[in-house]
Amino acid sequence: MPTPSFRLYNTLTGQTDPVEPAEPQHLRFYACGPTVYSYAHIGNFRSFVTADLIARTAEAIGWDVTFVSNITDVGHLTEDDVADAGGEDKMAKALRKEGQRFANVWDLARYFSDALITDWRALNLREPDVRPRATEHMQQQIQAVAALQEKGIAYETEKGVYFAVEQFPAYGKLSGNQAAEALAEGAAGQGRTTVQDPEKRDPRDFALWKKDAKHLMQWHSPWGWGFPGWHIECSVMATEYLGEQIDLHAGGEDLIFPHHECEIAQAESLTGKPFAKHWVHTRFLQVEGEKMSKSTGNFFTVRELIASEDEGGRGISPLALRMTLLSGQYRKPFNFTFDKLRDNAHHIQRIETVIQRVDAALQANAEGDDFVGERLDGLYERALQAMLDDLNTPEALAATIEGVKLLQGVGDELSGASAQSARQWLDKINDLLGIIRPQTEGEIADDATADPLAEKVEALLDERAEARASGRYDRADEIRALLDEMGIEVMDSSDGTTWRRKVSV
RNA sequence: GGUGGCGUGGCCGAGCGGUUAGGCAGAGGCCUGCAAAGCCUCGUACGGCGGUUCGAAUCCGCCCGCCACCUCCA
Repeated sequence: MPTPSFRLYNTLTGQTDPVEPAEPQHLRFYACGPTVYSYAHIGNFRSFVTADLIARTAEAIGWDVTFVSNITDVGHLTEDDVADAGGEDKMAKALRKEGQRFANVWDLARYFSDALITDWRALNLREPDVRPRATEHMQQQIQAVAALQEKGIAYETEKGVYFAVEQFPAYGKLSGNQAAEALAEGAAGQGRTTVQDPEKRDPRDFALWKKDAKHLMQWHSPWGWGFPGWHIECSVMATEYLGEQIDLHAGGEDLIFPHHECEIAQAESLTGKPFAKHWVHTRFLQVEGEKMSKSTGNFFTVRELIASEDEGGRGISPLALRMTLLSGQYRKPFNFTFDKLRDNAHHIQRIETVIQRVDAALQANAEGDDFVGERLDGLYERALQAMLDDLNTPEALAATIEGVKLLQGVGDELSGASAQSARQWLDKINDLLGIIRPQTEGEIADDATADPLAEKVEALLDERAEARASGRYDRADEIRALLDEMGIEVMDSSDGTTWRRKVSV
């Protein structure tokens, strides 16, 4: 079969380009991870989902994938994107906020990076092949800064080491931010109060190393005690695990400038070669029509959405959350709403029903032709083509829902052969989109039987069945109302009554 | 001010020059003791004004509106 073309919008070229790995059929890419000073929120995860989908789509067309996604566990400064890196340390700030909960910033970083990984798995995100931590690559960062200094591209001042943007004429090629004046004005126009380093040669110059012997996380360097600039870690870790030239680099749209612009400047100055060929950026999401930001507090962590209600969460199925995130294409503005979450929770519930039917049909293995395979193949192909076209998740989801409805419509009439096809289709769709089965075992499939309420519910249903059989419908409806209050949905059919938990969004 | 993105039916959301996207909500019907679930049927929209074309949601121009980045943040 001809090699399918995987097209993604490339911020660098401003157009949708085919992804062309340096080594054919082997995609090597890097996705910027979060700074672990709090629980990751749904906005973080929108961009991690994009990276996950890139990996899944590449794998779906038979490519090998080497995927690296970092954890930033160095306490960078709240305003360190400004060249001078003023402001307050993010981790130190978090530590103060968390009070006695953590003994120090290291513990805090460890706790939240563990939490990140837990949430990552809950959302069915593919594990990166390497998940490097900034603190574990300090030598390499120091060496990179020293190398830049040797080349005359970086210079030292009282306060730190800076990258001389003047030495890198291509600076601005990713973001379009070319003019030094504009940059300086932009900052000033926003009423910046950051203390500028008077020794800085150019307002565009950014910090590679900050001298600070009082910083909570500090390392020894040729420039004394201090800590690295924010941008250098990604250049260094990407290069370390993927080579000097990588196929693709992804992140949130806010990273275009300055983070990725600076990464390019550093990496390309060091190697003299183009750093990443393809740059992919995920648009920020909004919540109920408003910008999600920490300052206004209208943001949701994955954790609080998926934790059970007993644990103070909202009990939302991780798959429903994932599907909601997929319901908008990564490059378009996305308005996260609870309406959407509810819709998608229903879809997930329907998928679960279909899975149960298919499993039952596989067991029964009834005679008969495969009368769904061909149509399902077509629907998978449609979903795959959609994903290959700049991760068109809404279209892929539409094809998936059509397939689910097809299987649902066939109902209990599935032949063994049809069930086989259905199972294969579900597995393939799951590999591609990750919305069919949870990665962690047994969370959904056994839900009904493992439910702590099961015994009580069954008892009530038995009583209701008796009431119905003897025509005491008042009592039957009373029981149904009771179950409804317990969050249980009752479904009568010709071959018995089934139940499930209601979607609780 | 600079840079980039977006405006589709009640809502969400595909569409890349000419055949019904799909979903949610809603309406009617089937099923049901009644519900729920499920199934069937029903929607002709494309910010505005010009232009190109036999034909435009789809291409071009202008205008209007929304959003993001250029502070923290994916």
